Amino acid sequence: MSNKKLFEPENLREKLYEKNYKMTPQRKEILQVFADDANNKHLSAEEVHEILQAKNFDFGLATVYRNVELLNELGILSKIEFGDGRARYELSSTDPQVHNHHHLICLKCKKVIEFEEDLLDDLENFISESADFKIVNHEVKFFGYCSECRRF
Amino acid sequence: MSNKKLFEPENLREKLYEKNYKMTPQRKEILQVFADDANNKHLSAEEVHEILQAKNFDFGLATVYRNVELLNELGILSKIEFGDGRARYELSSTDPQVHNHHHLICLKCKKVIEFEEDLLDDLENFISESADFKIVNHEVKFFGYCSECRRF
DNA sequence: TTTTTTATTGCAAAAAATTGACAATCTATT
DNA sequence: AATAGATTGTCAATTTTTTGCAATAAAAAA
Repeated sequence: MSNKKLFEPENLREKLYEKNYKMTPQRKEILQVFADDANNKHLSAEEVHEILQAKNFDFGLATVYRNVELLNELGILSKIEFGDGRARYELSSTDPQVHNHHHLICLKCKKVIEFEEDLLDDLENFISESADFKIVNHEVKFFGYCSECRRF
Repeated sequence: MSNKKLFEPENLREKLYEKNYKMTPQRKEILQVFADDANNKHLSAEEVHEILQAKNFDFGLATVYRNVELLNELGILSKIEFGDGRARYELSSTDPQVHNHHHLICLKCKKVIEFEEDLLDDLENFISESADFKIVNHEVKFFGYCSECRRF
């Protein structure tokens, strides 16, 4: 159903090159963690660091912090905050036409559900015109109660 | 144009009472800071504390932290995070039918513009059904470029 | 009003997340 | 191989937020 194209790690080098950044093993492996994360968890810098440790890549934590932030600036990752006190990141879609999916956050069990359909085009067009604001991306969270937490 | 009803400080006592919380001068004055903030800034706990200091209310910072979080849980304030590393709060609308407005965040000058129209009903209905998720509120951020930053 | 119960505050210390300084090292280019 | 410049690791420093606890205040009960 949803076939959003994600960033291909092979393209990292050129993407870095464009902005005069250098390719390093650290950057490669950090991105790889996200590419390998099939369940598309929303990883914090610390979690990325732990995963790297488990893969025997002993990079400094500060390096991870610096690079997830860099990848966010390059548009390769998207930073999201769910209110749990730590910034989280996920692979963002490469296609500028395809915006990020939405997040449904259960107020009871704190579960985060992804919702792939976008469906914000009309609203975006309306905002662009009436507020004279050129929209590049969005971040949408819906707070509520998931099916499990509602049955009782 | 937008006449969203905001929480009336007079109703604080009963709202607290419902959940067995007590009315205190600290709570009253913290809420008053938001009610007085005509420009609807998005205040962090620390900023609320500073404003209180300036008004000669010498409350502990931890008390402010505890209470903005409480007011958020009571639905009186809404917590928002703009990615600047601190949680922010604003008065939320009392009417459960009226959801929070949207925020347009300029990627260049970092300005945050409020956009009052909601217009998410269709999307919310669609999500409620297809994801079986009961939506209570939402938080929507649009990233892009404001008119000023686009002229050049 | 006084007593009792229970929640709340203030303080200071702790925790947690993130950033910064800087020498050593690596990358890409010449 | 040499060079210029970016990046890394380490670890200290910051920044934001939370916690423990005794003293205090608010609401309920007497």
